[in-house]
Amino acid sequence: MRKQREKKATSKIFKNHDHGICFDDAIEQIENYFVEKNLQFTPLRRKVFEILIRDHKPLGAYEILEALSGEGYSSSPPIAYRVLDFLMEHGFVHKIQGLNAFIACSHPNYSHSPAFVICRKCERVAEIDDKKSGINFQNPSIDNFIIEKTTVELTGVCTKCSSSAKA
Amino acid sequence: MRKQREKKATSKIFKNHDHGICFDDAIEQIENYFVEKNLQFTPLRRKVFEILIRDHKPLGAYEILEALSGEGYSSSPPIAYRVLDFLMEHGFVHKIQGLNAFIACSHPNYSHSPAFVICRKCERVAEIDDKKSGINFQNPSIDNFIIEKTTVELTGVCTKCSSSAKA
DNA sequence: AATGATAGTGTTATGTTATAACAAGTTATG
DNA sequence: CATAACTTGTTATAACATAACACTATCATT
Repeated sequence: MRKQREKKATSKIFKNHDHGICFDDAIEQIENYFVEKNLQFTPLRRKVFEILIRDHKPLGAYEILEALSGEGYSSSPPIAYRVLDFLMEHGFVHKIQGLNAFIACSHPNYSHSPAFVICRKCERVAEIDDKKSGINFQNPSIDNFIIEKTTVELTGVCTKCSSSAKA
Repeated sequence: MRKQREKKATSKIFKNHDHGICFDDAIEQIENYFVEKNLQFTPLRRKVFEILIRDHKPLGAYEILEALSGEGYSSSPPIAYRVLDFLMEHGFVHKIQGLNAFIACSHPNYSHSPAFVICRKCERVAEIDDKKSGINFQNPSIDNFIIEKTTVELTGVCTKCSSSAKA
C-alpha cells in the first residue's frame, strides 16, 4: 500500500517525491536497524536524523547545532559532530565533502558507495544510484589497494537552474 | 632520451619513479602552459608549485605557507590560498577533499576528471588514470544535469601498509 | 613622462569547520 | 549498589578558509 514513489520514476535526478512517506520510511528503517544492532536510538540521535531528513538537503554541522539548540539541546560543536560521526558510521548520514555539509542517506539499505550530484546554483543534492545513472563506480577495484570508502561528488548545474538563467 | 619511467609500468598504484625526471617534466609542462596562455608564472606561483611537486604528496595550505615563509615569502593565509586557487583553475593542482590538502597534478595534460587513491595509513596519495584502473568514472553523464567538476577519492589501505600491520 | 587599468602580493582581521580533553549523567549488568 | 560502557555536556582551542583593503608592478594609451 505504501510506496507510490515509483510512479514518477523518470530519469530526473532531483525527483519530486512524497516527502511524508520518505520521512516515515527513513525513520522506520533507522529504527529497525538500531534495534537489530542493539544500538541506542537516543532522542538526540533521532533529532539530528530528523533534522537532516526533514530538510532533505545538506546542512552544515553548525546549522544542525542551531536547530538542536532550538529544541533544547546543547549547541556546543561536539554534540553535533559526535552524533553525525555515529550516524555516518552506520550509513544513515553522508558527508558532502564539497560543501562541508551532511545529508541523510537516501538509500540506507543498499549502495554503500554513495555518489552525489550537486547543483552549485540551487544547492540541491541528489544521492544517485550508480546502477541507474549508467556510471560505474560502485565497486571499483585497484591493484594493491584495499578500498574502504569512496567519495564521489559530481558538481554542476541542474537543468532547471541552467535554463532559468545564463551561465 | 628522457622518460625511462615506463620500465616499471607494473600495476602498482604507488609507483616508484625517477622523481628528478618527474619534477623537471612537471615544471616544463607548467612553464609551457603559462607561456601559451600568456599567464604569469611568477616566482611565488612557481615556488608553490615546486613545493607541491617536490614533496609529491598532499600538503595543507598552512604547510605550504610554512614552506613559503622559509623562502622569504609572507606567511599569511591568503598568499597560499590565492595561488592554490589559481593553480587549481588551470589544472596543475588538485584539492584532496578528504584531507583538506593540495597536491600537484600528475597528469596535467590529460584526464581533467582526476581520481585519487588515498592510503589512510601512510597517507600516500596516487592520482589514477581511470582508463588503467578499470574504473569508469571519466565522463559520467546524468540526465538533466551538466557536470562541471567531479570529485573521486578512494580511501583505504595500500598493500604495503596492510601487510606491515594488522587492521 | 603622466594616466589609468589590470594583476599580483602583502596585511589585518575575522569567519568557518572540527577536535581534544575532561566532567557529569545514564543505562545495563553482575 | 558497584562498576563498566556509553551518552551527553562543557570549555577551550586547533585547523581551515575568506573578506576587505593597501601597496606595488606592469603595461597600454595619452
